[in-house]
Amino acid sequence: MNHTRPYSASLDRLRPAGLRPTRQRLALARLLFETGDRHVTAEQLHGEARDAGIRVSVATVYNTLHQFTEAGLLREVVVDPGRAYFDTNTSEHHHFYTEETGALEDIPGDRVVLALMPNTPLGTVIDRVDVILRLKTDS
Amino acid sequence: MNHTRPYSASLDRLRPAGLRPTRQRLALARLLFETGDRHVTAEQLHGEARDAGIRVSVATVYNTLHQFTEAGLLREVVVDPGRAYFDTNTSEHHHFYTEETGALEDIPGDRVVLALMPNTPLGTVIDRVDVILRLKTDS
DNA sequence: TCAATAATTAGAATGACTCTAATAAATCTC
DNA sequence: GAGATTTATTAGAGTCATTCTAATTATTGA
Ligand SMILES: [Mn+2]
Ligand SMILES: [Mn+2]
Ligand SMILES: [Zn+2]
Ligand SMILES: [Zn+2]
Repeated sequence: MNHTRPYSASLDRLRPAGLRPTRQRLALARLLFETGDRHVTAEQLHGEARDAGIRVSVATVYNTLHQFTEAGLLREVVVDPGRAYFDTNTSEHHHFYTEETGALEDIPGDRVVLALMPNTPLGTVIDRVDVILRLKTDS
Repeated sequence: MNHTRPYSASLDRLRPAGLRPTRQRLALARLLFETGDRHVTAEQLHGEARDAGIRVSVATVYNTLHQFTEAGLLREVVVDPGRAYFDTNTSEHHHFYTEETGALEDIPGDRVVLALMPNTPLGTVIDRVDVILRLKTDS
């Protein structure tokens, strides 16, 4: 079914962002958004594309991840110095991160409540609040 | 005064960590700990050492930062993918980070209260809680 | 003082990411 | 739809922070 518009969901994401629906962007969008919420690195996504028979360069994977992030389709999660994770869940939520394994897992926004927000330095305003619960395997 | 033991404070930090008090480690410890709480990158610290006339290699700066971190004298702050910050303030506290400027500033632990800690995944335990308030300059 | 151990070093290597400038694809105009 | 215009993709080189290697040097403790 829906044989004539196999990419329509992805198309509808790209159009409002002013991004031309190229073969590469459509394919990456499907990998990213058609399997529920996920966290990926550029290297992982490039590997998945290759495995799926999609030819796309690393440069394009990086370009696309950044463009999607600017368009609000993705969000970047900073947990490891030296490696960027991209998150398909753009709703307010936080993260568990296990350094040993690299596992990154969501914490729903309503499971963490922050109180007593401090005043921000002069001339600045809060852009985002990141809460990372760093885990270790128990001994 | 105290002319005969100019490095005693730093010495006392290294000894319990089982780190030999070498010229390089003592000098870096002074740069790190004798000017109040601070956040530094390896590159910054290496530059300060050079400016102070201390000859020390980048490799040693990295080694020392990691050894001090393992010894609990420093703590690593992850705010930027691609650059590691080291924090001389090891007490419980959180951070403001302004990506535009790279400014990293402390928030005292008691100014942020976290409630409703979620259950951790099986086999893991919370090692640390990082709260980062990401700032932007206001428009 | 000497042997044993640990630390430092220069420079090469790595890994993630970005840039360049040439090619190709998508869109716009008619 | 053809051609012009704009935007995207690409291979490969370049960058930057960080780590590794293996040779030299310093510290320790007998
Ligand atoms: Mn890492
Ligand atoms: Mn950055
Ligand atoms: Zn997430
Ligand atoms: Zn701090």
